[in-house]
Amino acid sequence: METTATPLSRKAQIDQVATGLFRQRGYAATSMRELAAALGIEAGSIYSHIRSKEEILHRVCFDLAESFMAGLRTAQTAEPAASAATQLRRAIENHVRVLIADTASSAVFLHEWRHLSEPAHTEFQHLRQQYEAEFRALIAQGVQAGELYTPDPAFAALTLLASLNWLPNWYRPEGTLTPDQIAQRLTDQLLDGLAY
Amino acid sequence: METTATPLSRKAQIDQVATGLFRQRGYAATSMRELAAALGIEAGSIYSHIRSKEEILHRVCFDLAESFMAGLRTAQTAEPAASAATQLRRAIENHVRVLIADTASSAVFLHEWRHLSEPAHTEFQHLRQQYEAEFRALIAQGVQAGELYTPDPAFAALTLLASLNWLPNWYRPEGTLTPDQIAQRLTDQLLDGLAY
DNA sequence: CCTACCGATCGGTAGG
DNA sequence: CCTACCGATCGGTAGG
Repeated sequence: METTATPLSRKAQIDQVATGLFRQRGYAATSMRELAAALGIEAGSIYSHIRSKEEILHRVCFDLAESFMAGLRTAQTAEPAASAATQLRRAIENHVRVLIADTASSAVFLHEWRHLSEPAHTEFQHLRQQYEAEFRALIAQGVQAGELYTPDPAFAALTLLASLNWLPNWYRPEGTLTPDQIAQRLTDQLLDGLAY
Repeated sequence: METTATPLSRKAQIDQVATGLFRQRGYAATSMRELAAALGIEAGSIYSHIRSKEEILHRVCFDLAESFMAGLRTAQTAEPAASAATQLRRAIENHVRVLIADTASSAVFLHEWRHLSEPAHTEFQHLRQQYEAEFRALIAQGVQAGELYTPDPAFAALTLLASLNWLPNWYRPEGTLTPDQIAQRLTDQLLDGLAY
């Protein structure tokens, strides 16, 4: 997200406020009248800027999917000679960075996508599966190279991503840890474990 | 008022079907008319057995909270002389066992509790915090005893529970792993890490 | 961006 | 357990 000199467009403002409500109360339980009230306008006025409630959800989900995908590609191509374990670390760092950059959008991305109607619902699931497959592949490569150990890379990838994706639930920007330090701790714990 | 012979079975059936719908579509997006259709009756008829939609959610959430709590107490008292690391393993095994016993209820417990109204909403959060605190304490004890290592037991507990709680999203009863084998793998991965 | 309103659907109830 | 219905609220639109 780059910072622009101009203020948020009305549409972007609607997206932002809606994302906060979707996160807090859930997509289905958030009414357009609540959203309008939070924006200080009447419900009907929203539709000058957007076509439907689901359009907002669609934009949030797919914009964030693109951020995750783009970051992962960068992580994989920035150091093509790096070991699989290192590339996995980079992928984790990227994932954490995207989550932290906008925890509200991340929470909606993670939990509210199922309210997308077809064909977006299926398309989103495909993107998600692709992303998981990349993590799985990195872990499998690490195992083959003797850098990682797990009896089941698919299982390991799911567990790893679940740990990372819990971050929007506890992260507070006031905390003392930087995003990179958080990524470091998560990586250390997941790769090295808790056992002494 | 009435003392029928088997009111509980119909009520339990409503709970079960509702839980499946709440899991699949979300609490807010599930209508009582959908639930009625899934039960093969009319919407109004449901209210002979329950008082409100939220009553179902309340029962699912608090029944499962009790299962988790009871299992944790067992895990802690069954082997009082065991090391903290062993007690943590037992607690993980119990958690996995409760999740697997009813993945639909677990998913609702994990994701739909926020739709509880007060005071249940606050009460539920307290129970959840208690449960997390027990895991945190077990990890902290393990660290003090030199059995575990982590720079932040609270952080470690959150990450660990997040990994475990992803299970309802991927677990399939047709799989070849038994609940105890799944618990074993999760414990191994989380305690020993992925690194060789 | 507002007023005024649409048809559809919501959770829930009365009476049988 | 059904029929018939309640008031409230939903997402969205027309016209200005």
